[in-house]
Amino acid sequence: MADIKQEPGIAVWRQISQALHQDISAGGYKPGEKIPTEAILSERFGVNRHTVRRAISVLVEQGLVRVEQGRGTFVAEDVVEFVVGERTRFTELLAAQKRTPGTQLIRAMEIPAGELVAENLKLRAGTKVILIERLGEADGRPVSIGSHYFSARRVPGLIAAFEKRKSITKALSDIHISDYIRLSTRVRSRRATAE
Amino acid sequence: MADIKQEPGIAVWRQISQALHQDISAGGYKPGEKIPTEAILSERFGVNRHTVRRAISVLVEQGLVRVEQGRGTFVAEDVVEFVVGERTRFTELLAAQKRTPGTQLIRAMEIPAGELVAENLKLRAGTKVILIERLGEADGRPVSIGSHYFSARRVPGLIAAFEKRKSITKALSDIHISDYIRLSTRVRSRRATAE
DNA sequence: ATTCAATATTTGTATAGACATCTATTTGTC
DNA sequence: GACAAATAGATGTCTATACAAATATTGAAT
Repeated sequence: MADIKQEPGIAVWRQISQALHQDISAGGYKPGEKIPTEAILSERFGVNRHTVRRAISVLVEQGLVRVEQGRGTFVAEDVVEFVVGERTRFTELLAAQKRTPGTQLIRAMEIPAGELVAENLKLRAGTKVILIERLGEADGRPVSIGSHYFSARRVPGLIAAFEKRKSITKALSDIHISDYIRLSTRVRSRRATAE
Repeated sequence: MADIKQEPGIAVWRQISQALHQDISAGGYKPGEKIPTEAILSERFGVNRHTVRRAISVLVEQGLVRVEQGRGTFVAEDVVEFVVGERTRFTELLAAQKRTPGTQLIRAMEIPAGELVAENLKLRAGTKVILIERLGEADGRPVSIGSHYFSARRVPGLIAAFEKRKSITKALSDIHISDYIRLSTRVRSRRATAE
């Protein structure tokens, strides 16, 4: 484990965050595994517990770890196994049949996850999720209304972006959401380019 | 300004964050304008400065405000442009990496339209609609769960396939992936013309 | 052995203080 | 007035302490 120094221009909590990030990426802590407690880490790095918390909060934002009060902090699972019903053999990707549709945002809000939603998204019930209701139309006539639940943790800032854009452009697309996913996982590189 | 209470289950910093969010959204602070300093806010809310900082950090994450060391905290004025710019960039990145998100069908059923659904689809309540629940994933991780209501009458191919057998196989046009790309380009060009 | 209550562990919140870093303003000197 | 230094104002970091809240563990009673 790399030593943490006070001197350089990089804040200590950033260094710790990077160190933990590296440990996780290097496989030191495996997906689903519990990483040391805040107390242990703070002692190991020779810093205050809050400094460790600050560092961990970054990893949470990046979706690298998941914190559960009273239990500990765990490395996020990269591989997710669905539990789909037994008779869902019809599950298959659907062929695209192009129309001339558009989508209209009805509303977007952040709410705690219900039981069904949480189960399907592999989240704990009560976790913040983003609900987006859209109206799909083809040839100017509404044909579908859809409710999408997104894990708030995995698409941070999504709802704010939607609210801001609602007044300007009513059309929006889900491809942007996947962009947000990439954005959250590529925070490091984005920071590099920004600087 | 709403009073901040300690008692309820909502943390104080959340309440402050919401209060500030509301103030900004309501136009109390205009885009680009400087909001009160941490010292003033902490005194005004009767809390410690760190609690205010915690609240503000949320707004920063949401992209609602921008903090500049030594100067102050300002309401974001370039939210739309920034978000769109970031996203278009990542759209290209996404296309380059061919990391198209996939969707999986959870279940599909035909039900009478509820009131809200009927209103949005401009149908009479009770009209048969088709409910499709899908799970969207990116990089193998589930990120969204969506419920789509299709007007049975307006998507004849769908209802035909659905009634032919109980399970949905194909014939459902998953308009999303392909059309979303088109939408994203529309947004992009729109932005270009706007400027 | 099971169950339930008490205890310990672990993360969450809030406070307080000290100093650093960056920016803006004022002051002093020329 | 122009310029530089000193000062003040504002955010950033780190430490320290004390509880609160959620979870896990222990241990005794049945």
